[in-house]
Amino acid sequence: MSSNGMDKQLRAILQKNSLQAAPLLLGWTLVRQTQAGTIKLRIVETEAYHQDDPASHSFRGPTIRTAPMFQAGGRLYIYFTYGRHFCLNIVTGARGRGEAVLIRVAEPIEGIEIIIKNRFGNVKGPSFHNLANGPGKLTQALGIKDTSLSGKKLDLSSIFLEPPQKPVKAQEIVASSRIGIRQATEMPWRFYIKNNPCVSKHPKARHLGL
DNA sequence: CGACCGATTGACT
DNA sequence: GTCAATCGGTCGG
Repeated sequence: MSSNGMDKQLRAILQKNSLQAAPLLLGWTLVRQTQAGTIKLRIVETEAYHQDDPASHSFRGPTIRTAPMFQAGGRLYIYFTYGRHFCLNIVTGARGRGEAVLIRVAEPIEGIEIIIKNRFGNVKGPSFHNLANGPGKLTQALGIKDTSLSGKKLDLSSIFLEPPQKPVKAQEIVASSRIGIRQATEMPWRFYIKNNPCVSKHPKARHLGL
């Protein structure tokens, strides 16, 4: 950690545009401290959104809701959708750009009992890979029940990221079209870790890099 | 102010 | 595979 609380390597990633940052955030671990204990989730699937992207909330310029996307990289952007679900993004790029990376899927690393309680009220016994294998499930797993953290900086007091234990190799990363959108559906701006059991949907995909 | 709809999920045919 | 749930954001009148 540097003096301002942000890992140097992470800051370099968050300064990049969302298309570059989205694959680089694979393998990083989301950490949230709750009253019940610490939750850690390793990111295995992301999607990039940006202002020149008709599928992006930032496409038509800033609004009250999307203002965090236009801040400098390193903040959270959380929105409510379909009358039910919250989705978590990491804002990237320079101030004014309107870029963010949607965190779609993560695998539980720590605090599994808390995650299960957040997801299922401590009743059911779901399989491991179902705990955070979708953006709405992921926020539920983290205990996010509102948008009050939207616009906040990645920070120990809310949510922060820990570096990968092992770097994710370029040949392990797959790019595909994004999920659940109706614009720019052909763009390969979704990224996930190949063969990860939490990643369930597999539209036509290709490996990143060479 | 009314109408439309969504970066989803889970239940069901 | 299809589809309802459910409500705030956004935009048009």
